[in-house]
Amino acid sequence: MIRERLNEIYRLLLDFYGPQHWWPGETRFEIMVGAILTQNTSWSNVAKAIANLKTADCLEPDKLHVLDPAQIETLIRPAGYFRLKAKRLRNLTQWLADGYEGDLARLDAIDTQRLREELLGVSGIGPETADSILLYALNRPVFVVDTYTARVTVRHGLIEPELTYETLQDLFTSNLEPDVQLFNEFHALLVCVGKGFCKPKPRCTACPLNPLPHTIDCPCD
DNA sequence: GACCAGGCACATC
DNA sequence: GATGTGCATGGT
Repeated sequence: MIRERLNEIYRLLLDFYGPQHWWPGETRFEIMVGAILTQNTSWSNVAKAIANLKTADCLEPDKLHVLDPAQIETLIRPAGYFRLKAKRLRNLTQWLADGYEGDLARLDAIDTQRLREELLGVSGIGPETADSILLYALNRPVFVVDTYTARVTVRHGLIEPELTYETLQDLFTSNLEPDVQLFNEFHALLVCVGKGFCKPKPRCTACPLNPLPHTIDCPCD
């Protein structure tokens, strides 16, 4: 039942929006940096910060790691929480330097579960950021849960509102094939509908998910 | 001017 | 363990 519903949601979203080609980013490190910068922040602001980092030619682990913290703060300022995120980026590059000599290719040899635990051990990297890095930067079959995932699945009655990250993640991973491309596209599409139609104060009249039953607090009813 | 945006850590009870 | 709060810019 859940399985069919998830597939239906995926199909409706894919038909409506088309492939999303996520994650926006040219390199694995750029994706990692973006995953931290986009925490509770709109992507348009993140894009400005990333453009600044590119212009300054420091969008590589070693280059960013030796940069003065104040310089990082200035470059990423448009992304908001810039002092906090400068520290978090520093923690990320410290982890890469300590464990992998700043060489991202070395991460390929590490088991996904161990990588996830290591990422969660970096201060400033929580479940969503870790999973975004695993899926989008490192191509591991890990489903990413975020506010949009929660909003859409709760509205469509797939899960109770009182949910934890793990239970929501399990809803997807236990009902879908562990396929990197599927997880990539599905999450991107959920974000897409999340910021298009399924907003906190949404305009749902043309929402691609309207054919499906809505349950909780949904203006489509 | 209020609200929202692809979270997380930490303090307090 | 649950709940509250600080972090900050930029678009709508």
